[in-house]
Amino acid sequence: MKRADIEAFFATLAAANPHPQTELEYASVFELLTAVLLSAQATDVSVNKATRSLFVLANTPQKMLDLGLEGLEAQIKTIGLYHSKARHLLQTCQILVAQHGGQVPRTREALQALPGVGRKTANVVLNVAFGEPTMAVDTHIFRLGNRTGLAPGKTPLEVEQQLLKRVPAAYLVHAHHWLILHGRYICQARAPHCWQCAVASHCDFKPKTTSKSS
DNA sequence: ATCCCGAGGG
DNA sequence: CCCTCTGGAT
Repeated sequence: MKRADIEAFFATLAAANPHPQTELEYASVFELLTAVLLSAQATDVSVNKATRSLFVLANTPQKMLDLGLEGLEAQIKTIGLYHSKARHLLQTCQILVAQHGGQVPRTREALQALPGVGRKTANVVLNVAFGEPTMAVDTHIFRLGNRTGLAPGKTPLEVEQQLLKRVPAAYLVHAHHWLILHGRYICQARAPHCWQCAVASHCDFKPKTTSKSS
């Protein structure tokens, strides 16, 4: 895509959704970190369903530790991948208590040192909680980047670096959410809504079916 | 059968 | 590089 097309794309996304935000529900940075950690290969809807009751029982690292492994697993079982997520979350809580005074650290290095927290989760926390212009590349942004040619990288890291270069600076802080929402509701994996996509005319991707025709 | 705001381990 | 982890929705 040409620079002017990219500019126009983000202008459209910004106009349609001036204040984009995550669809994960959270009331603190710790809850945000927890929700994002739990969201791997799961839908936001299923994560929210579980965390609404989980956060009543445990909304701090210490309370999460008090809940215990089996108690936590029971709360997040419906999300999927629950054995490793429960184990990682408790290990993370131990580190938060022991090394960070019960707070969520603000640097990429400290975040990615937490079990269950990789580059993508760290990017989300840095962006959503601390306002940094990071680009968390999840399945939606990866797919959208490749389909449209906006960021045709072969790995999430490559796509992230391409987006950080190509997204106009003025749109960088919110670009993560605009792209994720576009990927989730328009450039979706199955039957994308190309007829309501702002960059369809600049996009080479031709789906076999769209939800309009089928 | 495929997909969902991935990360860790081999 | 590959594989595994997992329930729920479509």
